Amino acid sequence: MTTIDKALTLLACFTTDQPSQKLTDLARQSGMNKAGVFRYLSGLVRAGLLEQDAETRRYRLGPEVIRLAQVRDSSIPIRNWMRRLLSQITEQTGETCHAALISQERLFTYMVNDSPKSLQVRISPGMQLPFHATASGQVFLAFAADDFVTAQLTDNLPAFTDGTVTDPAELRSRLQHFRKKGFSISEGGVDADVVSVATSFFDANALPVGTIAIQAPAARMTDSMIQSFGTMLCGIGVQATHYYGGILSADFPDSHSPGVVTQHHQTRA
Amino acid sequence: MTTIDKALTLLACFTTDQPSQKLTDLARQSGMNKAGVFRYLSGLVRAGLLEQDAETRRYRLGPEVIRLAQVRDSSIPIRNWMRRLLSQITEQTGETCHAALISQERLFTYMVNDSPKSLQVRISPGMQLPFHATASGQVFLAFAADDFVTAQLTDNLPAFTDGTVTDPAELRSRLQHFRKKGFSISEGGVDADVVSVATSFFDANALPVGTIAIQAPAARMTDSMIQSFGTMLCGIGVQATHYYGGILSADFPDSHSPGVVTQHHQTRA
DNA sequence: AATATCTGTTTCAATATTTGAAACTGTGTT
DNA sequence: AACACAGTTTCAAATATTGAAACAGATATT
Repeated sequence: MTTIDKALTLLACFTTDQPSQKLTDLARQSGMNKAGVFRYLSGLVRAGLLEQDAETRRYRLGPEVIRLAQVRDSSIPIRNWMRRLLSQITEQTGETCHAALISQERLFTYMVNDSPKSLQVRISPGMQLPFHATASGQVFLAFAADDFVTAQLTDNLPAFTDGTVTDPAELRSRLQHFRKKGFSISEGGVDADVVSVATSFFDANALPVGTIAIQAPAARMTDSMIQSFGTMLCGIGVQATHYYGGILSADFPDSHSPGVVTQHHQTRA
Repeated sequence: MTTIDKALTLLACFTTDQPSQKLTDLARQSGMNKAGVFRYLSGLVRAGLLEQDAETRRYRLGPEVIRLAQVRDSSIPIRNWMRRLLSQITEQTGETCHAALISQERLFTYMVNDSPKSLQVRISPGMQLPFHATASGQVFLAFAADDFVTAQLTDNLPAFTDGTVTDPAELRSRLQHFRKKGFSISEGGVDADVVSVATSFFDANALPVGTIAIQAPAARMTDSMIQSFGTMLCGIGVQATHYYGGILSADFPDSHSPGVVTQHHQTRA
């Protein structure tokens, strides 16, 4: 592990749950020496990736990450077409939807389109989505490489509600089902009384790079609505994959033959 | 200069003009050894800050910068109130406006609100704004620390049009004027036939952290419009400073006494 | 008011890492 | 077929990193 790796792993500690951090906590979390962490943080501050609050001495992400994100957006303009796709979803369903992207083996919400209805599901951009407990996470795993799935489905998965499925075997069987359908369904995995439906989109290697999901209060969802949301999302997923310049995973249902689950190649990486 | 510094300076090479880069070019630009640059880039890729195109082998910013930007936005929610302020400006003026932020001694556009009118001024988020040739850059310098101004106003400033002011002495005299007014005016500094008006907003040390600007085709701008845009922007700047949690620079005109240029403290850092 | 206990920051010799020229590999060009 | 050029790997020499411990400043406790 190089010095650069050690310094940059500190960036991963900054999340929406913990957007600012103390030196001591960072040292503890990362298991590294306090003096070293201090030097790394100083370097990250010099580069503008972090900044330090003048009075609290806490570190938070700096303005350079904003600039970098804008530059990335300008070269890979996901933002534009994703906004359109999400608007389309909320227009047709009236429900809140979001897109999530994978980065460093973590799935995080990239864009949220709030439902115009008053009873909304709270979710904000940048949040990390647990793979086992969200529809997004599950449909991602359903199409991910097997090694990755194994790494994620450990024996000590946290339960957020009584309904959270934490058994790896049970989860694997669900993933297989989701892969056949092309979309996932999660009922009360993180928040009780919330139903979520999600699909994936893919890169040039037919591996999933992100997900698109609809979230709604369980109270106003019926099973037939869930199914029709799912098939709709599959169509959106096909479009997203196309815009992204990717190719569909082998057994992802093609939108051109709606209702028919095509299964050309059974083998997967 | 530590290893981390060397690795992270490479990130500064990625701009909207050059969103993807070759290893050899990065080595040349940064003046570092090719082997070293390769190792640095590998580290940045492992951290997700960069990614490498599988076929072209070129490097571009990675998905992690998006996540980090979202996290920063969630803790320092400039985006929300800035969007409102810019909407307000375009609503009242009908012209395109934008906000820019400072990062690593570079001013870059953060948010753009396009005019509904057909004849628009092209500007996109993430672009770097030259200090000497833009209204934003100039009003930033007008309130910046003197050392910083000296560092920027070199003898070899590039001219983008025939109208670009490149003489440091002349620029300094303009900055002084802009500081008194609270806003800057630039006519054809980067694009001929574009007039731009800008103001700054400040951090807790009363140093400028960003700018807000209106840009319009010279054809439809009169001098009285420019002046009224300027006073309006000053009011917006005061609000932005307030939302940001900063305090106004000593001789920034206070919106509560419109028209009157208050000058409590003549001394500045 | 004095003491203890947290922070973040600096120091310094031992040590592990970075360094860079050169060789290597693969791809595309003359 | 030879050449040029990009990215990648190698390896001993040179240099930066390392981490325990001391320091300083702020806040909490006795």
